[in-house]
Amino acid sequence: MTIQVGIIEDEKHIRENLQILIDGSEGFSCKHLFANAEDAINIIPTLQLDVVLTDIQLGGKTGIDCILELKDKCPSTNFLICTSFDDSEHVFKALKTGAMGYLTKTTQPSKLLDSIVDVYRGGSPMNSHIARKVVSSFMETPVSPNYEKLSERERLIVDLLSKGMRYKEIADQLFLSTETVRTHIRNIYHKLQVNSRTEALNKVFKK
Amino acid sequence: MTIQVGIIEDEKHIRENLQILIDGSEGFSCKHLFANAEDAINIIPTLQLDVVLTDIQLGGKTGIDCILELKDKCPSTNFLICTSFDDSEHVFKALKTGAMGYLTKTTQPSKLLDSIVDVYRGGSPMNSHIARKVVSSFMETPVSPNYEKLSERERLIVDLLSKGMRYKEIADQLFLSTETVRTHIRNIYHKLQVNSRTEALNKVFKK
DNA sequence: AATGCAATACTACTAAAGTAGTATATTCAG
DNA sequence: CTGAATATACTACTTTAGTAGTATTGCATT
Repeated sequence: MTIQVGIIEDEKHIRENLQILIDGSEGFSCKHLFANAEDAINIIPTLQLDVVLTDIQLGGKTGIDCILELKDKCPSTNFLICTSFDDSEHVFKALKTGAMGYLTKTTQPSKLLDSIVDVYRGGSPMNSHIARKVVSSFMETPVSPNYEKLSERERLIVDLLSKGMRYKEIADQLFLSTETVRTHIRNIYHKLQVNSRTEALNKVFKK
Repeated sequence: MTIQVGIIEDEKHIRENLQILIDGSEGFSCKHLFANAEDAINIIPTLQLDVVLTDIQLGGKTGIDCILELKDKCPSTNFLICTSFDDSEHVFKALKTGAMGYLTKTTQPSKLLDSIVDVYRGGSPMNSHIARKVVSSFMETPVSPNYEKLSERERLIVDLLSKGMRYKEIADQLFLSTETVRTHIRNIYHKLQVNSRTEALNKVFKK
């Protein structure tokens, strides 16, 4: 049984070296290379690939775009992100989009092949820092320590801020003057060390 | 700097062997052992532990119950699940509750110590099958149809808006004039039928 | 009793966001 | 080839948000 592998990678020598490694290894076949997202998106649905390695930064569209467009069309294909550096923000986004794991280009050949087998067999190879981000994000997010810093009234106001309400609307809902709302928000921003609504919400609700 | 480790484990010899291994290793200190969930829940909040290893099946309450009760009281403590077999359903649940990683009791001593250091440094040690379950479960966050409505450029700008950046900052980052950013945002708001940043972000990113 | 935090509220100001109309070049599908 | 969508950019204006200083009341802890 041979694992059918595809590669999406804009740099020619990396692409070809990967092919030589993978296609030359027992149990793997790698005949389909793509230098850009557009080609990959057009052709991959016509293939029955088991695993596709993709870079994130390509010429135009990104590897994440590829996954987004391909994951529904190729439900049995596993996408593995293959980045040059530890771009954890993008990797995280890619996993959210549908990638099943990731590896870096500096990964040892044997480890790389292991990862391909791993994802093929239903695993998600990734380093533990990425894993932590993933775990943290899917965890029933209790409450950020920042939320704890706020008083009861302030938390209430933050909740209303998060709905996009204007100061006037918040004031009306809580039977306060707009100026009081303004004062509360000033205090909230000070406690959180921010100076805009969006920053405050990010601090309180994100991770 | 020494990593302070605690152990919750009902089987005496496993508990003590773990202690001998950990406490006897350079850079680790392990003085607090608990044979059941109740003791752990009472005493751990009074300690400043960096990492707590816990079994899932204990006498009465489970290790998951421990994590549930302790995670808020001990925000700086990392919980590591330590199971005898690959009980992936429970492990998964534990991660959802607040565990930061897991290892099995058959793990090699050196690997076990590595995992403790790993979780202490912000990683999430786990095998790739558990990782897959985690990734798959948090992936079920499909991009909202509203995001699809936006052009590539507009999505980029929405991403920057979500970070709380000002128009001027967005303009600088994208090498645009502030007025162009303003126009894009006007168009975004029109497409989404909103009239503020927070409303737009809610439409695009919430569920 | 005194200190401090929480909640309320005001004036006054500046900065940023949002609204509106318009324009031009490019690209892409029909 | 044309029309629609996209990306760029301007003027002009209004509204909302954010900053700063201050003050009063009540409640809780020291």
